[in-house]
Amino acid sequence: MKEQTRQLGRPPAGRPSPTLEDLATAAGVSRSTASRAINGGLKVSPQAQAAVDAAIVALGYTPNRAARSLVTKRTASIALVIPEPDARVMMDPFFAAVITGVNEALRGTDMQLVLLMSRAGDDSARTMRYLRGGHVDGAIVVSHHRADDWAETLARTGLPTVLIGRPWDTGLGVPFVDLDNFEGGRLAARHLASIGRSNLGTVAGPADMTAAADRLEGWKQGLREAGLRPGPVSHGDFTTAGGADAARNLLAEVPELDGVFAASDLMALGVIETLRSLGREVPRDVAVVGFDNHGLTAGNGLDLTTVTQPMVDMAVTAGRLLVRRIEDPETSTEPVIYPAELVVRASTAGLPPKRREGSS
Amino acid sequence: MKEQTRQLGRPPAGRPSPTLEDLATAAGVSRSTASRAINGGLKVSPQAQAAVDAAIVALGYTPNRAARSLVTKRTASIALVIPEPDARVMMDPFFAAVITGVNEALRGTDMQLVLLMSRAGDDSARTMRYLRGGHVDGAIVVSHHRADDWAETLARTGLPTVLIGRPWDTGLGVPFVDLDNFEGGRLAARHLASIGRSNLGTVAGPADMTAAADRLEGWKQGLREAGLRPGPVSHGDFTTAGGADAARNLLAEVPELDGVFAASDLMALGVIETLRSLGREVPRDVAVVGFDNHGLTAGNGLDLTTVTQPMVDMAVTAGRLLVRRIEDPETSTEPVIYPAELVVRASTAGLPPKRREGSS
DNA sequence: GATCGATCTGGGAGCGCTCTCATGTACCGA
DNA sequence: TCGGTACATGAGAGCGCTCCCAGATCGATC
Repeated sequence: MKEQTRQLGRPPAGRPSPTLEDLATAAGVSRSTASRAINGGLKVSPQAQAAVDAAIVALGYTPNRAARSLVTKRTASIALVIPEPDARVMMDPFFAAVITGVNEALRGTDMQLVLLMSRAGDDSARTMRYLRGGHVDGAIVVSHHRADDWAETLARTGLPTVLIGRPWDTGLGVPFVDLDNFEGGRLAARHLASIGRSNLGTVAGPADMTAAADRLEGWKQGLREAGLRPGPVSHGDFTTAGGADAARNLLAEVPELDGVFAASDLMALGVIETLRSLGREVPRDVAVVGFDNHGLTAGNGLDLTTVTQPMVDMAVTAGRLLVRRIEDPETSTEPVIYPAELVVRASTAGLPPKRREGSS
Repeated sequence: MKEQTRQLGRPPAGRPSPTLEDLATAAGVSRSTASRAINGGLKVSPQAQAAVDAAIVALGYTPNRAARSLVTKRTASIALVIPEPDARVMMDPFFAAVITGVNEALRGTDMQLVLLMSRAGDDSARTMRYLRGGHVDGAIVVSHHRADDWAETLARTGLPTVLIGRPWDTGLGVPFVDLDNFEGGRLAARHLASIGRSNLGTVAGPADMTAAADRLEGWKQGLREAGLRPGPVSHGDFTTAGGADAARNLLAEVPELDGVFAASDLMALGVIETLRSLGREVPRDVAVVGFDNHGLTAGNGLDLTTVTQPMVDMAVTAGRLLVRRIEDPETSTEPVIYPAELVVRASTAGLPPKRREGSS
């Protein structure tokens, strides 16, 4: 109770850093000129510029961001919103890639990355308040369960926003960066069909995520095109354990399974684990295709055929797009869709299948 | 060139958010009273408090951080400095855990996490300038290469700092959180000895990192205590590929190798990969102990014996410690060392070794 | 030689907040 | 009734910066 009024804490100890006033005095110019010199030097004489530059070095001057942003209304920072429980962030290289990519996009800018990990419920309200509070100039939001309404809410606040991954509602004018997940699923189906597999099943992602839904739709389409029957679908949660469980479901439904498409590499890992533990060999008995192409399967003694998802590149693009939209809100809101590509490796090595069936 | 003077960008569009003045007017009190009500309500009458609270909700008021921090000299944000090339961050769950943990520690605070990933050279100067510029209230620095002098430099600036991982120079008065790496290495050695292995080698981490050095020293000490000869040491870079290469070196030096301690789980994975590709079975021919205990080895069909490193907990502790030090710079700078524990799993299953040798 | 840009400069206001200080109000005991 | 002591309040200054605007300087032009 007694500390209540001190909740903002005491100011830091050390000696105060030089102000613009100090800088101007040291350079022998006015505060205004010093300010101009710092911010790009338009209408500043070469001598004044040089004097200011020298003084900056001499004093070790750094502009006070708070003061600057108080008047410019800009904070020189953007938020990366990761609306997932933390445990998931830990294990999924996807988020690491996103962080890396966004950071990379900010290189050369003076922008900083503020990380907002927001869990369920109340926490997300807090996050939302922070975003609306003008504490950042823009936001990149990752992921999109059907339930969360980030896209919609942010669209209304007018805060420049870029999504990574297609939102359920694309009519909000919020640009997004995504992979062609549909095509990825389709490629997986066609590939498995092309190596002669016909009893195919898929471990899809959570049904409330667009990426998962798109991959599944593409998969079905691919099967249709190859003249194969739809086959069983089991949903996992993108984790290894989830994949392992889902694989058991598939086998229960179709014991003669000879090909599986898992909507993430992690789930593919789980699938392989289950298959092996049940005595099926990969790829001889069952061929497996994953999704993501992060190198995690290296230690597995089996290279995984997978659909590439250039996560870092996508995040870089999202970051750059956001910066552009902050500078110029009129920038196009066209989504950026990366093409999906299949990387064929050992887990679908072209061994002849046990028996052939109608490739139509 | 023409845009030079506009580098700060234009102010955001939308309607301006309510100010404290607006809030005070709406609540029928003065700005001062409104401010007090917001900051803990000491010396504010219940009526005034209630009026302000209501107005906050009604207006959707959020304090302007810039204005606040301009006067308080506090920014309500801390930096997490990760001085590693980004590629490494991507693959190593260690950093994901750190981010998660620090974030967790900030929960309940109004502090935000600013992520500073700084690469070699010039970039680290920029980062340093940012940290000294008073843009954050404190910093958590992950790292520990001998070359970087973060600890020293930051200690001099007076910015509250907490390190994750012991720095080479512990005499700077900068607190750190670390695992008892020495004991971890020692436990690995004693365990391998205890299951009867005697031709032991280790894949150590980079020689310029304290964690790697400590684990190696502990390992040597453990071997001495078990009456075993030192055995070969090969250095890896904490990655799977590095572990795989290092394992080849060990085998070249000691073909009869029957136990390996790898200083990270990722390297242990590489070691196992190499061993298997050369026809050695794990654990029958060679027992393998890892370090970190992150669940990545699950998909491997082999559970890894490893030394636990509660990374998330450690990061939480570091975060809390930093917050405490920001609030009260007099807080103890005692390091926090987590005990190392060995988790025995299948990769060192107690099969009888091929032949016994002096367990002294 | 006077006029007109074009270029550069400094004064000053004000961003939204916190915090000091002086003042106002209520209630105690004398 | 009066001084004293709490507590509650509002006025005002000022944090460090940007940016508007008015003034100064300098050629070039009429």
